[in-house]
Amino acid sequence: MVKDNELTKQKLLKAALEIFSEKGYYETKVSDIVKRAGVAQGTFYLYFQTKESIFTSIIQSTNDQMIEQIDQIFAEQVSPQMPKEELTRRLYETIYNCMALYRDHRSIVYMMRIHGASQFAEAESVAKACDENLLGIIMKLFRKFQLFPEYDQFQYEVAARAIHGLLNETCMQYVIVQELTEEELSKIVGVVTQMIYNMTLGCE
Amino acid sequence: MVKDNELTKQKLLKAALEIFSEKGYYETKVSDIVKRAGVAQGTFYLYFQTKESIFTSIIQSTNDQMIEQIDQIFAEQVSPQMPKEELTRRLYETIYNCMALYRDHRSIVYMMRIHGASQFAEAESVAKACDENLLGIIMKLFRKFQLFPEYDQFQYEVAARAIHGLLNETCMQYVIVQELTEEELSKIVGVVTQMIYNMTLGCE
Amino acid sequence: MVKDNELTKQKLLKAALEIFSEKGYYETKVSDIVKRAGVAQGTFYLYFQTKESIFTSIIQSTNDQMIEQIDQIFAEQVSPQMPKEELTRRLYETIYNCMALYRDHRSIVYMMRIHGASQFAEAESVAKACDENLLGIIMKLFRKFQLFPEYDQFQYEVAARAIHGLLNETCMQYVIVQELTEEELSKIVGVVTQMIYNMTLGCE
Amino acid sequence: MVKDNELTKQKLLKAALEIFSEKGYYETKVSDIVKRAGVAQGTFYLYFQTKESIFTSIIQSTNDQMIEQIDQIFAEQVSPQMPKEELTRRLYETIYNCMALYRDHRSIVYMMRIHGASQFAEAESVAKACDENLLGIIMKLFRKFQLFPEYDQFQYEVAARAIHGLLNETCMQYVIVQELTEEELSKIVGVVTQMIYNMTLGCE
DNA sequence: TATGAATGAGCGTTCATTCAT
DNA sequence: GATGAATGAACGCTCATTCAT
Repeated sequence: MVKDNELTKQKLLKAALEIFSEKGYYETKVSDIVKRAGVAQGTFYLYFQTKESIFTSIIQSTNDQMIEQIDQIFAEQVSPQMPKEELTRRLYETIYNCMALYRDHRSIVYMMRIHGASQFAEAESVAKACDENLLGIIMKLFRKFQLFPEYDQFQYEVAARAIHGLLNETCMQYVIVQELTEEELSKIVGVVTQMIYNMTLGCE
Repeated sequence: MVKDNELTKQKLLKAALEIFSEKGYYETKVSDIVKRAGVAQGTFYLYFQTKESIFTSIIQSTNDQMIEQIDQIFAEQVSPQMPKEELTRRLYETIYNCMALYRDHRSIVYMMRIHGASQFAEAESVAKACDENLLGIIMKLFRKFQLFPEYDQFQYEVAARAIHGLLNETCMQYVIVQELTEEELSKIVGVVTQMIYNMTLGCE
Repeated sequence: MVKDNELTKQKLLKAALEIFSEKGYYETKVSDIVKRAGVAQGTFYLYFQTKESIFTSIIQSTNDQMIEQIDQIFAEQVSPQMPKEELTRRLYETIYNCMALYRDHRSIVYMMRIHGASQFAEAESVAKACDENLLGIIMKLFRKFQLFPEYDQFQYEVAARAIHGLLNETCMQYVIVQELTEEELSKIVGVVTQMIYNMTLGCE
Repeated sequence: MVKDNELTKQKLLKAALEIFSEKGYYETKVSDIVKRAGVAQGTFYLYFQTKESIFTSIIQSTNDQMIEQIDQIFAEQVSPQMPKEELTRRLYETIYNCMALYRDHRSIVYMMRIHGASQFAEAESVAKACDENLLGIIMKLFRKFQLFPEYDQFQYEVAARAIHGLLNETCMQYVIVQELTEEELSKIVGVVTQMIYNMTLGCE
């Protein structure tokens, strides 16, 4: 049911994603993309208006998917009444799933975060949307668990962002930049879980 | 006592830093830089061999300075025997000083981290050097305080990186991206200090 | 049967040859070439990697042709046993054919010898290859006719080069620099033949 | 009695000659010249209006000297009545002196002939003036010795140019391009003398 | 739909020349 | 006279985009 031209478009998107990931936006030439996709130079412009548009199109669509999947990962209900072991287990699972998700989109995340971010306003805002979404989820959990009741809205945000940064950097360094085994991933998630637990639930 | 040509070089560096920060490496044209510096196109090449070289020269030299200053900030001795209040105070001060340092180099850090990173291998490695230095310092403190004694080397590294990420992201988001008042900065440092304290010393 | 792009390439080669001949390598701008060829600036780089490469490509290919044709001109067998009239006739014909060949490649030879030589190592070596080829042919004839039997190898070479210089300069001055009638060419070849005959066969 | 500024001018001329010889006109930068001369960039323009003008000035003045010296070399009277041995000896000496003269101006001749010729009209005309002078001398000798009495003016010229080419190429190849010992030079002059003798006096 | 030759604006860089000191 | 920092026109080359086929 995939139309012939859909196939060509997919070839272009795949090639573009690969090369953008390898070399970044500016060092990627449209000619590189079409060469790897195996189509003619002109064909590119049947499917994308500009070089910029294929770039934003890639990160846009991936981002939408990832936001959705992250929402699903966090959708599982947790409540302050749960025993700590249960909460820890769920925290672990959630973080694991998140990191696995990033791992599965390694090259696109790499492109978006490492090469793409802030090369255009648009690219930046896409990455930001993803961050803000995750940040919102974290803050909601803060409120649900009434952590740091003395904090005002701004302090809440800072705290949430601290967790986000913690997650983000470990994810980038260990999950995005290299190929990981399951075992390694588990180990990383273990440490990260403990850190986040300590930061939040594990202290009076 | 500044020679005339040093002045021109400084004008170029200043202009370049500003425009690189605003637009990133690729969108910055040499012609933009010289225009803002108020010199002729050719003058640029009296002081810098290429456009790339002014870029790396800026981040290189700033980075060296910052690494040195961070080392100084952390040089103050702390020991596990100190009372917790003293440790907390020092932790707070250290983080404050770090963030203030970054704030004072706002635009250059912005350029390096947001625009520069991974546009060239060299730019990337410079930023990395800075991160690794801080990471090393954190790990040394981990050992000194015998935190997480059950961790192996890799887990130590992950934990240190978690702290680094926490610091880094809050710093980027609040200190680099915008102009902050002292009050706001204090508030942020307060939250971050507490988070790190919780993660490390504040739990059994 | 000539593909469209071959045609463009030919237009560029023709224009380049003309302008290089007129102004030399350095005074010829790529923009001159494309203007005369009636194509856009970028089109040039579809067919040639650099300005230098079109230059060497022109002289290289012409040179190869000319070496081959000179070899053919001299291929006809002559022997010391032939009567002097026959030898003289053949000498005349050979020289005539050589000069006619150069005349037919006038502008390219001009470019190569007058403008091109020693502007690059490569251009120089191409011209040299042609000279050395001719020199080798002359020396072979020396040996066949056992001229100057008292000469050693070096003296042979000098003598051959003397003949080559004689031929070369008359050729350059009369054949390359101007448009010649058949009659003028015959007259020149007549004199040159006699000179060479005198130098070699015509003396005890 | 050499004024201070004359010295500077000489340093510039010497440096320019050297570098022009090594790299040719276009590859020589004014900055190269002043660097080797050990003066400042601006100083150059106190002594020469343009880069082109130092070039033509060098070849002009050297050429004038060489023309004069060649005239002197050929000034010695020869006449058809002299015995052949005497004539041969004088021919030998004349050619020897000529080649030695060129040898002594090796680098300047190299620059003029190999790099300079025909990069500008002016440079070309200087070299030509030298050639034409020698050509005129040769033709005068032709007439004096009534060689080839059946030749018309044009044929005379061709014959003279043939000799000139013979001399010129051997001179360029052996004398200009490399450093020669006296012995080698003698050997070359020996062959060339014989060739020219054969071409002219040595045949009925 | 697909091609790929053609386009041309725009970039980084060079270097002969000028001029304030 | 001497300096050398400053100039700016001009070049070679790139590459996103167009368009006739």
